Amino acid sequence: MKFSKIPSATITRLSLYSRALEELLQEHVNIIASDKLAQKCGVNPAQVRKDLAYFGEFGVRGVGYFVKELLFEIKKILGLNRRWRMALVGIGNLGLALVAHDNFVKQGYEFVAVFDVDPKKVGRRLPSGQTIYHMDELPTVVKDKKIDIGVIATPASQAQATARLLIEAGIKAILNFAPVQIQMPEGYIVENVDFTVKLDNLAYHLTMEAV
Amino acid sequence: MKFSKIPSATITRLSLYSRALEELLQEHVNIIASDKLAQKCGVNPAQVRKDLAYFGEFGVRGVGYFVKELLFEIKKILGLNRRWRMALVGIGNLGLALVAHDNFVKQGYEFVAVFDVDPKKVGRRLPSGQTIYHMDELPTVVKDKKIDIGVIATPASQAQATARLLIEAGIKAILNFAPVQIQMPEGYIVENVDFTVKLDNLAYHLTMEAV
DNA sequence: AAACCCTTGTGCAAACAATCACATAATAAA
DNA sequence: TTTATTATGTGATTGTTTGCACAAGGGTTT
Repeated sequence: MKFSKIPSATITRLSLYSRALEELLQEHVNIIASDKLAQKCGVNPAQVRKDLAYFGEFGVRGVGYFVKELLFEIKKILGLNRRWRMALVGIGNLGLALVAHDNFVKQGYEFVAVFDVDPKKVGRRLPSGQTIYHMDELPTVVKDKKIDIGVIATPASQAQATARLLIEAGIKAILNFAPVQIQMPEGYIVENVDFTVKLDNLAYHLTMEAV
Repeated sequence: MKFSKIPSATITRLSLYSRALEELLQEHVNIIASDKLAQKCGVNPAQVRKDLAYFGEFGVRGVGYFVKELLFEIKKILGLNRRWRMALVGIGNLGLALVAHDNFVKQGYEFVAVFDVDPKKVGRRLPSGQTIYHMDELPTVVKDKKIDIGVIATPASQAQATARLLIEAGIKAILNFAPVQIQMPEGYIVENVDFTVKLDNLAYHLTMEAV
């Protein structure tokens, strides 16, 4: 792409803007100012404008941004103008909750394959439609089904091995729910969803507060 | 506590260090150098030392850090040397997965009350032992059970109202799983666990990569 | 007790990120 | 057509975070 040095925090905020705009669209709001959008997302108005300025001039001076148009542009930037095919590894409580989560589909993400090692689970059909494959089938299934993103919901102890499998099968991006830091080779990305780290943050602040 | 400005990223990393040290302790490793610890957590060695230096001198020059001792100190800093009482609001797929998640308990976090609005769910007993209360009971139950942390797993549309309820009941810290930005009054904290934002990050990077 | 490791703790510089403040441009009113 | 009004886009500024490089100091060996 053109100028590659976009702050990663900007990307995260674009995602928030996109969500806020989606909401505004529902409410039939046509035009929004950086002010209002910023407030909705809990950031500074100048930040909104600067974030957007990295990618172009989407607003009209003296007016604001056209909700529909801006949403379209942001989605294009983030790559949300297409569907993303995901594989889930690990059908525990969390895994089940994830495949059942309808928010993903709404956003263009769908689980097209799910894997586990438990023989009691393999072969079963989930309410959401997917049949559970054994991990051994991962390499071929991932290739056949053209998976874009791997989602790890295994126990921590198996997360790194799972990541390696996914990568060897050609997957470039991983969403990791296991509470470990996964080592990735150059050029591959992992994003961690880490409940306990967030809780620890809360615990820390509560502890400070009290002193 | 000393009011020196601790970067919030430092707190997040302390949480990672704590987890890594816990693992090392299991493996009966007694001493660890900032080098190794950094590698395990995917950060710079100087960063580890600097993070720790905010809170004291825990290492021995020429040697490293005593795993057990450092873990103890970090846990004390984060406030993990006690139990934290949590309330969960919203018993959907995700909520169920969260109460069943044994990692929380291991870390000292426990769900001592769960709430929902669905009359079909209220009164039922969960496998993990909690009885589901109706939301109307939230104010009194939260006070009676001395809840420290509120966890929101409701649909996005109800998240803000839920947060307000929790705050009015005296809760200072919220972990939010709903995909909205929750507005909090001064002095209260919210941490967001946001799957789709993370996925959007992956989608963005995959999209860039391809160009 | 001196010389030699080794790894911590930290001053400083560089990179990165957020915010301010205003010139700029579009629209509407006079 | 001119003026007033409004909100964007952005250069300048301030603030924060990271990483380097090395002095400081504990441990070990001779």
